Amino acid sequence: MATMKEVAKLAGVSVATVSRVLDNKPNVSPELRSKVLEAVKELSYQRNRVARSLRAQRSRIIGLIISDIQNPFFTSLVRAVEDVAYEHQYAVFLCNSDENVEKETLYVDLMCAEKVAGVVISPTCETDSPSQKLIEVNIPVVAVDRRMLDLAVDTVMVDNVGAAFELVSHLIDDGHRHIGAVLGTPIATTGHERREGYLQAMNAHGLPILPDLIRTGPPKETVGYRLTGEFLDLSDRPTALFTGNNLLTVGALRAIYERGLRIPDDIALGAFDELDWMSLVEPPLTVVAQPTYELGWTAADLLLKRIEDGTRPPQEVVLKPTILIRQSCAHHGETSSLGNAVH
Amino acid sequence: MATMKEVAKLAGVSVATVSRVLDNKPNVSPELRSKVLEAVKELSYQRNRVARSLRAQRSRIIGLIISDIQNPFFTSLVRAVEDVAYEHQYAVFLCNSDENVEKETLYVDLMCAEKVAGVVISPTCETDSPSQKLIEVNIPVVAVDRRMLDLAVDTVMVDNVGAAFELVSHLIDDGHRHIGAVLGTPIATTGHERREGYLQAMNAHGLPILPDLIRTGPPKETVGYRLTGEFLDLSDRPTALFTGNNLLTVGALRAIYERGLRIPDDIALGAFDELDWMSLVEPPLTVVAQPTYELGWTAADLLLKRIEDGTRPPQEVVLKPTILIRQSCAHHGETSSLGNAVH
DNA sequence: ATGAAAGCGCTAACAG
DNA sequence: CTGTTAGCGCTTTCAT
Repeated sequence: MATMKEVAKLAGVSVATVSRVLDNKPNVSPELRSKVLEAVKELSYQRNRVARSLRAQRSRIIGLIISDIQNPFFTSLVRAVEDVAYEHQYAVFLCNSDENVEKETLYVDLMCAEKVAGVVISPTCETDSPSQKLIEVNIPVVAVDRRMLDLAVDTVMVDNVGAAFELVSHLIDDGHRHIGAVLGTPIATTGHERREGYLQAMNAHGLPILPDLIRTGPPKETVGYRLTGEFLDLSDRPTALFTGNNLLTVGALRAIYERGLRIPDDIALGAFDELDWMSLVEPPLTVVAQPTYELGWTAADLLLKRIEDGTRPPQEVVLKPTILIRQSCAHHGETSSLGNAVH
Repeated sequence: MATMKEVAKLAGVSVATVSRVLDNKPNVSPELRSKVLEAVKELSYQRNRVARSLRAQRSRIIGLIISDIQNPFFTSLVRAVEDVAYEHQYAVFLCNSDENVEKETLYVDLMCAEKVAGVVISPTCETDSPSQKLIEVNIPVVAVDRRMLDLAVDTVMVDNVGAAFELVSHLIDDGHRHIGAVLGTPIATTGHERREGYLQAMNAHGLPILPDLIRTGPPKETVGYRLTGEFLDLSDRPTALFTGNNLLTVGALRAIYERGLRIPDDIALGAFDELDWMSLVEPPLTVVAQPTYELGWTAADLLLKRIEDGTRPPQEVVLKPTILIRQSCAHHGETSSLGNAVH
């Protein structure tokens, strides 16, 4: 591939002039400009982004650290970040941390070593985050989906407390008093905020909080399966379940189906996170649908703004999820209609 | 962040020695080695990957160009590529081409400008691929899911013809003679190979090929919806449908549900590509499940091998998909049992 | 075994 | 308006 030097030679100018033309700087005579452009075309010259990055001490790359691209929650979030990045000629590094602090640390180090322009991260933990280092070396960070309590960074979240409150309230309005909660560990923001929403809803309706009805664990399918199983095998089984994220929900469904129980007759279900198929299963599930694309888009947008102006004060953006009431949470005691509910 | 020069100074050696130690080169005395290591630790020094890349004319980055990360088919393929990359200390650029040659070209240019070590690509077109340029500038390429006919590159695919043949044969064995095919455009490998499988199956069973029963278009949900609609509105409607990929299938389902038709009684369905929920809907769908993770893993593995040894002859790996027979393709004329089919 | 120095391709400060 | 030049941080000859 041609270098700038070769372009300069062919155009009969200095490399400085070539650089100026490519940057669209004003102080270049029209003649030289067109000569340079011609040479660029002739050699199909492309600037070496690695050299530019070294020189600038910063590469035109955005790091994106999420727990797992295989989790559908992240898939459109990632798409959004890429769309924004593409729009601004940034490339994006995709990194799966697997909710693992060591892996997250390694990726943070990689981001530093690659001198990325900024990183969007869904942090594994709320405190002592590896992202600390990014701040230290002056790489802008925006947290998405989860907070980092001890770091002052831009943050994009949904109103977890409010959405959980509404969902659980809906269950209560449907006549349920005995509602089990299958939640992610409170180490992550989403875990404890959704728990908080559950607690507030129970309190607001004068229902007792039974510690036995709140079970938490790492947000994985296997955990949802296990915790739900515990609930279902209780002599005094809850009449409804609130599951705290999509993975936990899938595990919960497995546990319920496996016991041959019917939703919502044997046990009602209200879940956090919407997946494509949740409206296609029988019965369709009542869920909190998060605006995942907007989450990613907003985060990337905020990051780019901060890259351009590091002095703006950190901002917290809270997006509103949508509650989709479907058949999985029909009135307690009633029987839901069967039939093909696919749309 | 500390530089190598600072480490050298602190350790009282030259930068060359530091570099040697970091590379674990043999010709360094134990004393100097430990001094260097100490200095590295003291300064928590990390090598600047950008500088290394410039020097090496090659960055430790793998480019991954797919059509859309939001398409579940790619999600675990991407995960696999990342897993392999991570294992070997490579970072990965994720690029969505949207089946758009211009966008693909832009991304190819980006890969060149960033001097990536290699790229895994699911090419938009079989010929005149933008990837040509990668070959020219000597960046190793491996094609995944689709072929590039005019480029000699490593390729990882599934046996599309065979799988389509088996699936359509199954439909025929179930008593269907009048089988409509909703396929991706034959520009992409998967499109025409699956078409080929359909043709072979019809031929092998002595059934006539009716041009009217084969409809193709870009592999998008809207297209699946439209083409299926055309089939359903035919006076002589097919008794079964073969859909050529997951997006087309979703569109087909929409068209079928919208008309209030029942699967498989009114129309049977056999689909290419498996999605999580396809076993959860009513009725569960008969599908060809592709080994997506293995596809990505194999591609990344092949790429790494080629990066290390550019002389090995290009290789084609063909993986075998699995056919999952479920209720959406019951015998023609029979009525499937209803009931909750979720597992 | 170790160090000095050239140079990867680019930008920007400086001189003219 | 244009060119010369000094690095950015690293690896790698080439001397010693």
